[in-house]
Amino acid sequence: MNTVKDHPATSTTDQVNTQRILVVDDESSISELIATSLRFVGFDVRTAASGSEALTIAEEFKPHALILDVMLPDQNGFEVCRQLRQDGHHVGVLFLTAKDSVEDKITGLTIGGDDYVTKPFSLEELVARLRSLLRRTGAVQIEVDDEKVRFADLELDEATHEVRRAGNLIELSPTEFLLLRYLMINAERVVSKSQILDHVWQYDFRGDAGIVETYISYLRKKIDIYEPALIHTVRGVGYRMRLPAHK
Amino acid sequence: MNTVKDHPATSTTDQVNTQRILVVDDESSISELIATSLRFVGFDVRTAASGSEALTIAEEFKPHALILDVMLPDQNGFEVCRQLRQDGHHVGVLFLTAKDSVEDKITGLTIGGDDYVTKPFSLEELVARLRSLLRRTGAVQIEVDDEKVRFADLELDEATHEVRRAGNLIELSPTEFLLLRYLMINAERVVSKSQILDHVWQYDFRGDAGIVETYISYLRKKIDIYEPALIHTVRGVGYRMRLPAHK
DNA sequence: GTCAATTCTCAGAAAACTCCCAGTTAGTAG
DNA sequence: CTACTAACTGGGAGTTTTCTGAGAATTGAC
Repeated sequence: MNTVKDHPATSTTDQVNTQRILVVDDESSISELIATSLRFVGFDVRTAASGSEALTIAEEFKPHALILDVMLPDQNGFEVCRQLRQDGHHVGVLFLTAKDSVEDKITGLTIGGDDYVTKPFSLEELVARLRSLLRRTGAVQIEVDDEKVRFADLELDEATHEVRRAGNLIELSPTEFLLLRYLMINAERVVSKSQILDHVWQYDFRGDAGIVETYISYLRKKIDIYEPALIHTVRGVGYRMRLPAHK
Repeated sequence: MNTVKDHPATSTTDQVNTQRILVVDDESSISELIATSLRFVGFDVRTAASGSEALTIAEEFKPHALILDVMLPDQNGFEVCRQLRQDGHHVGVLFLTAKDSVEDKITGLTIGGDDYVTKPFSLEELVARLRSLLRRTGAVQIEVDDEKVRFADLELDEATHEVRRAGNLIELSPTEFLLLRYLMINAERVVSKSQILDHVWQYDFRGDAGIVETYISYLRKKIDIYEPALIHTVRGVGYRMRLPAHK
């Protein structure tokens, strides 16, 4: 199937997105969550539940990147990573680490383009980090424009974390930044509050969807003080970022 | 595409960086750490786990420089170095030596324009030393600008270890120097506390990322007493060196 | 050994952010 | 037009992150 063409979270570079990602986590709920999400945005995904399985699959799957839990039943994530590299696989690795493992006393997580994300994460963040990693490690990527997402006169730069509208710098909090990014990537398309909640907030968020309204309100006060307004409410459905002209 | 161009730990001289480095260490975790890191900043890297293997690989790989552990299973690093030179390889060597082996240093250093780094080292330091060595031994290097890193009215001289802002000399401790260097090389881009920790601190540092905050504070009191402030916090993400909002 | 510089830890204060609540506004069905 | 409901937004409590000073531990020079 080809969910790529018309899918929301698809950026300009994605038509060539047949990048292979290997997700390794022993909790199948987590690896399935990630796999589903990544497949949906056009990646070719395989999952493994242990280090040894990961190595076996990597051998023939030849992934462009790994999402690798640091805590695995057989060996730890670093060991898997080391072995992979030793076998000549120069893939980027995005480590998953539990928040409480004291900011992970393990150093070396961000070497060589690698990165890590702490559990619980938000899917938006995970995908953004993965893309950024693929960009840096130069896997396949046709690399159109750098690390910027644009819509109308809005520009969001992932490398500098700067957001500008019509050239004016806009300060955003972390959540506001993620939310705006999600809306921009899905520009023109209506996204529901629960979709937003699922992608932007951490997967264990147990609060009310009303929080989305609050943050939409924050965003409007920062970016839609300029004309024309870009964030539109679709009553009963959700929100949509778009320019006026359209019907 | 050019992954080098926009990479963090990449300096201006990198577009021509196809320099070959041979890393020799019997601990694969160390040689992989170094290899990954060097590959990422654009070097062509091979690894060897023993002296004899190093000699064999050097024969056909013809490295521009070696990173060579002094303590190897078969023979010691100096012996490897001597044999290499005898075979006509005029490569610079960066020795890795354990902290306490003081006398090693003397012997090693007498052999040429070589240098040494003690374990545990920080990647920032290792790469800086390697670059400096390549510069001195004149390997291929197209070497455009001198040994200075600049940003705004800040100037950091790698050769003299002098730092000036608007011409004023600023005294920095070794760690402060490395941190500032890392921030300057990654100017404009946000770097996370863990990235900083992984690159600036020694690879065996087991402490909290809070140390980075402390050093950022030290740096600010030395370089941002001048206007405008250059070190900016990106809450929830990291730090970023930049000039006040352009446009 | 002592002294000075440096590194690192810790903890309180300040600042920024997240989230919920409740009153208000606005859209829509009948 | 009215009643109903969804969405908006200001206020504020509680939490998290960052900053920074003080001091303990370590290192290096002599």
